[in-house]
Amino acid sequence: MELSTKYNPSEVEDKWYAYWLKNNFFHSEPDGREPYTIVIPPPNVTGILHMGHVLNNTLNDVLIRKARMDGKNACWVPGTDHASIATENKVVAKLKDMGIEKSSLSREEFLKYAWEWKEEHGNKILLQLRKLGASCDWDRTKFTMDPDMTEAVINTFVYFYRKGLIYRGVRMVNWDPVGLTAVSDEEVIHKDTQSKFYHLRYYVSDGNGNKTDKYIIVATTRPETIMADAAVCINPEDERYRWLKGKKVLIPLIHREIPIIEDSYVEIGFGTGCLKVTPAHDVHDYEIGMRHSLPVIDIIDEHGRLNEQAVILVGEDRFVARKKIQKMLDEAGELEKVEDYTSPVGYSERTNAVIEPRLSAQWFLKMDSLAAMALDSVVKGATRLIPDKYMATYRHWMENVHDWCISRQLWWGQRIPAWYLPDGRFVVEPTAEKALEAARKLVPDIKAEDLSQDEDVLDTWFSSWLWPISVFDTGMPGNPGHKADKDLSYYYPTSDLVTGPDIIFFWVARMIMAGDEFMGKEPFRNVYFTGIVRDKLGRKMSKQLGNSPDPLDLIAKYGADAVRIGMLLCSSAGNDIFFDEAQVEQGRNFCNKIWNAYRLVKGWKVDESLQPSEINSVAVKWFTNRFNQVVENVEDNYSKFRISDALMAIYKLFWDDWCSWYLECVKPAFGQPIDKVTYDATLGFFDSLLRMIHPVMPFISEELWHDLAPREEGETIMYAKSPAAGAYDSALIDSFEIAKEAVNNVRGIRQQKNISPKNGLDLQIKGDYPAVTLPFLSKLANVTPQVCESLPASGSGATFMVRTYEMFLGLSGLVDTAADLKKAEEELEYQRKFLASVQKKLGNPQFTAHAPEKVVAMERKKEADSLSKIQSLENRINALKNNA
RNA sequence: GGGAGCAUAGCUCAGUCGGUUCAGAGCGUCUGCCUUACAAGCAGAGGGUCGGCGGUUCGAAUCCGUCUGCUCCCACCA
Repeated sequence: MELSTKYNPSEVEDKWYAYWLKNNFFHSEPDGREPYTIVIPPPNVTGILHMGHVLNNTLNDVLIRKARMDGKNACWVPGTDHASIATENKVVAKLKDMGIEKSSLSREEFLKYAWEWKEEHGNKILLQLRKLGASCDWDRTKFTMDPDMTEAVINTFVYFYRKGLIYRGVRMVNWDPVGLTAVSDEEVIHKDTQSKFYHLRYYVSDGNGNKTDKYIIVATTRPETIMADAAVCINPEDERYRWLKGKKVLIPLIHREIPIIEDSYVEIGFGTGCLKVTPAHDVHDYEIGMRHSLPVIDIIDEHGRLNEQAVILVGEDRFVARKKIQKMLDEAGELEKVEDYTSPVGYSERTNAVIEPRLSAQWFLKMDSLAAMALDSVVKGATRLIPDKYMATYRHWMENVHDWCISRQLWWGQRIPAWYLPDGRFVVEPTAEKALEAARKLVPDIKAEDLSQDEDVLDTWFSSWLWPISVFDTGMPGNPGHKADKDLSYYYPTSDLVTGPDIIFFWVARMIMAGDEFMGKEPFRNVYFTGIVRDKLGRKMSKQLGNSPDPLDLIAKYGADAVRIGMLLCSSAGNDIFFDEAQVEQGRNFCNKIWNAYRLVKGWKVDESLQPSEINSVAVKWFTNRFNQVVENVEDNYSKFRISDALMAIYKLFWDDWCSWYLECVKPAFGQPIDKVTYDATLGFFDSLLRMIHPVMPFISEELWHDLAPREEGETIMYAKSPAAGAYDSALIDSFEIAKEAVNNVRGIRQQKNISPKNGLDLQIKGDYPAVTLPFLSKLANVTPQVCESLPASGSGATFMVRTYEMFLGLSGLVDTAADLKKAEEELEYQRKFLASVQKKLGNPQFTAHAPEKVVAMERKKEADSLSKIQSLENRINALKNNA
């Protein structure tokens, strides 16, 4: 191996990824082992890799690699989502660039273009994931519009329809009068817009449709919709309008009579307290209308113009009509006043047209029973949400669920399997052939061409909610096509899901519903919610801001392992991620540290005749214990999905314990060999460390693992075992922590007094200091340590304390007595204050009476230690004063 | 407007059951070092009124109330 002082990831990464693929290491088949399954949150097929994907897939890959090394049959199923809205938008935009309008194409022509686009771009993001080291089972790659996946979706629709949970209903949609399509809520941008608040007079009717002299004032921003009014609504508690109850009023200008209704939706304090109810043109009004059985009068056509129903201003654009009607109202004496008003108005993301709420027929799935099951799944703990703070959100969603509108006015997606007869009736069947059969039962002589399939496609989530099932078997139980596939029974339920909390309802909850419904089992045991990746200023990463680095550039610059580390370092569970390239640098530096530690060890010459020195034996003993302790900690963190904590434990173990302490201990003097026993132990440790590192840094660990010892072709660290937690002696480890502190103190004194590390010094330690660490002190601090009954009260040197041990570093001729005296006096003052606080506590009878014995005993020990320290400080100070 | 969450060092975060010399970690900062693995490094140091106020308790970063500031989700008010 080349031993450059810098680790070069680009040379290494492609080599090992190709090796893994060639040996089919990522592929899983059912066998006797325990399965560990993850399904990828399928990225949009049009997507390109962004930092959110990097976060999500790094976590997925860490979990899957860890499980694989734990001996489980790990299977990570990759794939992409057809994302109807996003993809259709992209295809429409591309066609526009080519000079083709979507409206000029037939459905079939458009879909041909869309599939071409998918074939061209659809795999890009999955190829990018490979650069990150993702160990997906690529043989199992799925796409939500694969023919068999589509079949599953269609069958699911038919299944719920037959169960009576899918129905067709009328609903208010966001209508884009320029694009001539409904758009989803996500595609509506609300902007505060300067408009007017029109106060109109609605005269009370005499009962025969004639004006009386009484009127009420209704405030509205949309006077052009008064012709669609179905009622005027007041709050039942509103004293001001008590007299109005049961009366009827006349719509201005057209003088149609409408009832006064009462509904608590109306706020007494807002506007005039009178709300005109226009069910066809406002979402809330529609709901009020439903509650009060009001007629729906639709006066606006698909282009946003008034239609015949409007009676007046027919054919005028809604905004032109607004201006004209203002004048007409004024002339009729029915306009009280006009105020300036700012209110949020929805605009179409695509055409910037003002969205018109419009009623249209949509398909719905009843959610009550499904949501109840899915809530229960989480409440009873069958699926665990991590962190559990998302429990509240989840519960809120499940308890306030609305029926799911599953139809979309798009072409790219699974077309709704409903066929309409000429008479308006319809049949729901999985195929056109079956639809014809079914239709013939209604109309015996009907022909195929008499049937027309519903134009809408299904919401993309209606396919993704099946994902954990359909990737293994596209025929769900209870559905046609179910094969009782061995893959499904082996891999389902999956183990963990890693995803963002923004889709907890859209995706996670619905997958639980589908799992409960079709499998009788939740689709995963744990759901780990990542945060949203933001830049270091806390802004969401977005193309518009240009604040999102291209992950592939980062990988090229720092290496995939470094990018993974950079991502994981700042990703505590459930918190948003503040991404900063500096963290990737830290990851790269860690790679380099590992690389150089390896260079050091591989450069040692071994002398088989050498016996291990005392320091080497001690170091091996200590590191064995320390390693086991950290393994336990890392395992604990993994089990709690505290991945960044697990990484930090590994990082510190390698950098501090291993490099700064262990290797420095056993490192032979320049040109000297090392004994074989210690060398073999060191290589063994390195092997364990690499295996510990592998899930987070797959490439460098594989590279070094192969060089560390002879490996056969086809061997891989991927299938080596995770280091097993072994027994360890906490007291031994702790005594080395004390020794480290002592070493730090000596080094600090050397720096303060400008004494070279090469200058050997005497160190005297008072009390029952653990002798096992003396060689360690000796080598790392370059001192000759000596444990004694009492420290010299005089003599040149520096005293310091490590926990309860007092130490004296001999510094003949190198001491500044005045400075030492000052330091000792400061320390004495601190100790006296500390003692006083402890004694105050102990002097409080309430404390000694109420606090547990253990706590009181601890305080008494603090008191005794402190008294002892004060005594020797006083001795020291006296001695210094006498000398001076 | 409804719901949820957060506030600890310059930054990002741990802090389990209220009690161990508990106020921590990583990064950054400062100081000294190119010491034969690593300057992408080594050694050392400094840094916090645990958002404010009040309460419970022998004891509060931790529990309760309240205020302030921020974030997210839902609805976006005629």
